[in-house]
Order: sequence, then structure tokens, then C-alpha cells
Amino acid sequence: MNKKTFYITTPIYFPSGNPHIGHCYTTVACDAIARYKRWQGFDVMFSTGTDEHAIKIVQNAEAAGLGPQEYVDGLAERFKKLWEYMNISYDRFIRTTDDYHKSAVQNIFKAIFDKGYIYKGEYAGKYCVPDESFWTETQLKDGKCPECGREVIDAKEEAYFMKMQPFAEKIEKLLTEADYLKPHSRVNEMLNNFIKPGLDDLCVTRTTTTWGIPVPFDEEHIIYVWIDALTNYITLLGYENDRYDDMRFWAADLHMTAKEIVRFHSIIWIAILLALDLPLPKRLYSHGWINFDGKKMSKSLGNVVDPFILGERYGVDAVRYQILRDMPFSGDIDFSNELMLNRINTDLANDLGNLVSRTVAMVEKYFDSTLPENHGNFDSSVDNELITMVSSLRAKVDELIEEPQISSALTEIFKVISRANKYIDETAPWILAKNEADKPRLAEVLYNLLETIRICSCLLAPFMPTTMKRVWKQIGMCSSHCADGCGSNPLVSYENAGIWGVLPKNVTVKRGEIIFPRFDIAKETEYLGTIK
RNA sequence: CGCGGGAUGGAGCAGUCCGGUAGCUCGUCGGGCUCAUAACCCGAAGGUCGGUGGUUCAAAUCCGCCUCCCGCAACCA
Repeated sequence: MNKKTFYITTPIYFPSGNPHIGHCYTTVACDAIARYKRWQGFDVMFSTGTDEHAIKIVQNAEAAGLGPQEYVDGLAERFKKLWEYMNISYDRFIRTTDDYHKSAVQNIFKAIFDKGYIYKGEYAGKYCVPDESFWTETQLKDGKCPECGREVIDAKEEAYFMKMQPFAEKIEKLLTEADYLKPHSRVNEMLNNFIKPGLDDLCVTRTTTTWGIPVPFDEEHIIYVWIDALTNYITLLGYENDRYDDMRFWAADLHMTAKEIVRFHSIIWIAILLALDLPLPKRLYSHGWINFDGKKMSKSLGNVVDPFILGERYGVDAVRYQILRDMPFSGDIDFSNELMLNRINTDLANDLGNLVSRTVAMVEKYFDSTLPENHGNFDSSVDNELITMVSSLRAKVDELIEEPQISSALTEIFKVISRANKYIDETAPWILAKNEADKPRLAEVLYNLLETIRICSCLLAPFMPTTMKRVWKQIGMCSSHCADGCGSNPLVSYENAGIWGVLPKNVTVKRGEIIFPRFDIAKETEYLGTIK
């Protein structure tokens, strides 16, 4: 009875402000994959959290008139609320200020130190006295502090360093041979920029702050972000702590990140794991960014990107769908209200919602909601084309989820939905309905449509968990006593999504409210423009 | 010469590795249908594939040079 495990992670987010649509992007993608994997039968661990130790946090807290702990408590709550709102099915939420994590990090630091990979050295750099911050030569703006623009001085401090050279070869192998990092184009970036020039030893502590986890045997020094934050992926499974006992999930199957932290996850994190003699994660996927704060975007167009506002007005599932469908494989995307509304209208309202609506309406109108037991046998090439397409859909989606190419997976599903709309025109049920002799054929046509909707909606459920349940009710997959909408309904099983002809021949449909309403793009754009 | 990505009809993208009728979605225009959420289906218009020079029977695709945009370069998803 041991199910195969699947461990998927979001980064732990840096709560320097309120969560926005960009955070949703990564998290919703992970959620869809996690749901899909659970549906396939995997024992899934899906983690997220917040990275709460940084000088910037202290500064932001002060500016808000709060202590750092008080400040991050509030922000962590906001993240949790957003995930609840967005229907994120995470299994574990870790905060780097959690006690179990802090002590585990100290143990990890000491373990690496004891193995001889960490040593005490001297950190030299440009120092901004008022900001109490070190900067590298290249970070400076016109030779001055990039934060405040004031003069910097040469300064040195004692610090702990982690050796990187012992791990360089294995890291390179992971990148070049194990196909760890996706998309592959980023591999060259890592190799050329960091591996080939030779990895520098990594500074792993600071003394410029007290907000953080102290080095256990030298408390003046605070453990810097690397060993503090990246290790969340194992501490939340119980590594070096008693809070959890789930290391069976390690190594991670998929670390999902945005592109700017690829280096941390493909080099530094791997070095830490190697130092600890732990197995390496299987895949790192880095996606592009949603741009909304760039010059082109928000201000001139007045784009609203508060996920709560968007979800409230257009529906959480619609927002989830749009960001996943338009998620770029590697590049960035400019988010705009028009883009989002257009996507929702064409795909969800016109194609999918309307398909459900017209199909159910016809069953109701022509057969008083219940199809007859006998449809007759029709060997139609139009039918065969549709049925072939639908029957092979699950395999295609499986493959794309594996990559993971979520946008392409959704595209494939919607190709089938479009084909079904075309099928209605080709078979013209309203003409069949005029002749009593064509009733068996009409029943078969409508049944084929219901089956198409069944399979598509099941495959879409990980992406849009709430609304697909409403589809199931309408097409007769759910009897009235099925309270929560089919959670345990065998008809929605993964197995059945790969089989044609699962709905009973004499299925009874039930018309309901419009599932995805259309929006007036001009009006909505104007409305959203007034909010900010 | 720091590294990398990009420039394709009005918008967003695919195609470039392995040269050979320039494709998809949205938008626009015309037609069809009437089951449906003014939705659906069909058709059309619209591109000298950033510029320039070269290789070739043939270049969006290969090679040289140039212009512009973006990302990374020790904590922005």
C-alpha cells in the first residue's frame, strides 16, 4: 500500500510587502501540479512558506512602527489568507522563524562546519555606514550605495565561508547530464557565469544584524540567507528536528521557482545538499515573470494586479486559469487586464462554458433531460475523430504536466473543447431533432458531447477545482445527494479520464447557472482603472 | 569584447538545431447557423520574418557585421 511519493515546492517567499499576482503565478502552478499528482495516485507533499530573516525586514518593520517578529507575523498571515483564497492545497507552510526550523538550521550549520566545509574568514567589500550594509563592487550605483545613494567605504568583517570547489564538478554534472534545470537554456547561463569561471567560496554569515539565526557556537554571527532559507525544503520534512518525520519525501521531485533565483537553487542549494550527503532534487523549473510594474505597464494602463480584487470580480478559477494558460515557458509576459479578460471570455465563457450550456440545454429540450437507453450504432467518421481525440487527451496532458508545461497542457485540452463545438455544427442536432427517426442519432451525438465534457472537465479540475464541480453537476455526473460535488465520485477518477463511454447511456442532466460569465472588456478595464 | 534571451501581418506567440509553399491564438471584415453565455461554425484581408552583406538553385532558418529591447551579475515570484 506504499504509494509513490511526489514532493513539490514553491520558494519560501520574501515577505517584504503584500503578496501579489506574481506570487500567485508560482504557487498556483504548483497547486495545479500537486492536485494532478494526487489525482494520479501519488502521495504528495506540497510545501510553501515565507523567508523572514533579512535586514530589509527589520527596516520595513521599523518603517511600519513594528518589531520584526510582529511585522512578519502579519505578512505571513496575509500570504496564508491569499493561498486559502486562491484554493491552494499546500500541505505544509514553513516560516523561517519557526522554532523547529531555527534549531534545525543551527544543527545543519554545525554539521557542515564539522565536516570542514565551513571556515572562518574575512569578508571585504564596500560598506554603507548609515545602512549598515555591505555591497559588492558591481552592485554599486555610480560608486555609491544602491539603496540610499550615499558614499561607501572599504570595510572588512569576520565571517564564515563555505567552500564551493569540492562540489563544483558534481554540480556541473547535475546541470549538464541529469537534466535537472528546466528550461535548458538557463543551463548555459549557470555554466558560463559561475561554474566555468570557478566558484568562489560562499559567505554564509553576517554580523550587521541580530535578526536571524545565530551560529550556534559563535553567536555574534548570524546565519545568512543560504543555509537559513534554502534548507526549508528539508527542515519541513523533519531533517535535524523532531517536529516532523517525513524525510521519505526527499529528494524533491520539483522545485518551482521564478528565474531570478535559479542560481541559488541550481548551485548553492546543491552544494549544501552535497555537503550534507543528501540525495539531490530531481528537477528545478524556472518560469518567467509577469511584468506589471514596468514602464509599459501598470501606471499608464492602470492595471490592477491585486489577486483578491481580480478573484472577487472574475472568479478565482478564472484567474487561476488565465495565469497558468498565459504562463510563458521561459520568457516574461506583460500582464494586462485586457489580456486576462480576453482569455477568460474566449476560452472559458465562449468555448468551454458555452459548450456545456448548449449541450445541456439540448439534452433538456430534446429528451426532457434524460437520454434514452438505446442510442443505436453509428459508425461516423466525425464521431471517430472526436472520440479519438478525447481518448488520447489524458496521455498528452500527463506528459505535459511532467515537463512541466502547464500552458501547453491547457492548450491541448482546449483544442478538444473547440473540436467539440465544431462537432455540434457538423452534426446539427437541431435538424436531427425535427425528425423522430433521427432521435437515436441525436441521442448519440449529445452523449458524445457529454463524454467529451466529462473528460475535459476532469482534466481541468486540478487547474479549476471549484468550477469543474459545477460542470459535473450539470452533465449528470453528480446525483443530488452528492453534497460536496463529487470528491469521492468514481466517475471523476484518474482512470476514468482515460476511458471513453463511462457516463451511463441514460444519463440525466441538470441545467444550472452560467459557469463562466462573459465580461464587457471595455467596461471592466475602465472599472479596474478606477481602483488604483 | 562579462553571460544569456529576444526582435515574425494590429496585439501576443510558434517555426530557426536538421535551409525548400510563413503557422497559431486574439482582433478586423464577410458569410453560415439558430442548440447556446450577441456565444458557435466557415471564409477573407493583413507580414520584403529588426537592418545590412555573404553562402546557396533556394535563407525567417546557415555565416559576418550593425541597431534596438530585456534578464542575470550574493536575498524582487
